[in-house]
Amino acid sequence: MLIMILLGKRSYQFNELHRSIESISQRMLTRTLRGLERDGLVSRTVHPTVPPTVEYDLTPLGRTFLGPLSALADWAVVHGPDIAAAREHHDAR
Amino acid sequence: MLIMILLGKRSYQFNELHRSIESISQRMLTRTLRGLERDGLVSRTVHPTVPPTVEYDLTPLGRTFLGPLSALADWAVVHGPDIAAAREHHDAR
DNA sequence: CAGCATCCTACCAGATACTG
DNA sequence: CAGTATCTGGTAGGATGCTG
Repeated sequence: MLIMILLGKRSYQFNELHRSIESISQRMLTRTLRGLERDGLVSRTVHPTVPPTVEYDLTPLGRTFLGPLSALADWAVVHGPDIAAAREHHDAR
Repeated sequence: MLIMILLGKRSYQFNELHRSIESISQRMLTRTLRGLERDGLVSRTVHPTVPPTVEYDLTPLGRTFLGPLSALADWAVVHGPDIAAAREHHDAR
């Protein structure tokens, strides 16, 4: 989700993404990007420069997913605290 | 998601849910329901009858999640085939 | 810069059997 | 009916080191 949301704003390079999402390991970032690419949601463009740069973008299909995604993200922003509260209340008993 | 969508329509009992979602094991159904309950999205009401019946419902908070959820489900219905196609196209090469 | 290869472990979830 | 208990194989993902 974070990757998709970032790419929804602009293109990113690999390490740029990695820096923007510190909590993800390199391995998982690669795997996730490959999965998204495989599913046709993200495009991966290699620029044959030295050193090489790789540009990640949302595909048109990927962009259609931004709607449902922000519906989810907005919900999380509003109701996330409620869930945290429910959990604590549950733990307490 | 399937559980939430079903409970969005009406109350269910445990085995009723299990029958409605054949692909889930009893263990996972229990675990998932406990998680949803813990997060305050689903309520679990035990009716002290013999044999006991347990009623599952969405909480008010759970109901607020139906919007984002159907946004996702609708997207999947429309674009699911696109993803399948992207995968095959990817596998082919 | 943008990864891949390898090793290792903790957790996940299925199968199966049992219970108030 | 509505679960719990136990065992177990499989895998997800972190850590680390290497490469064109």
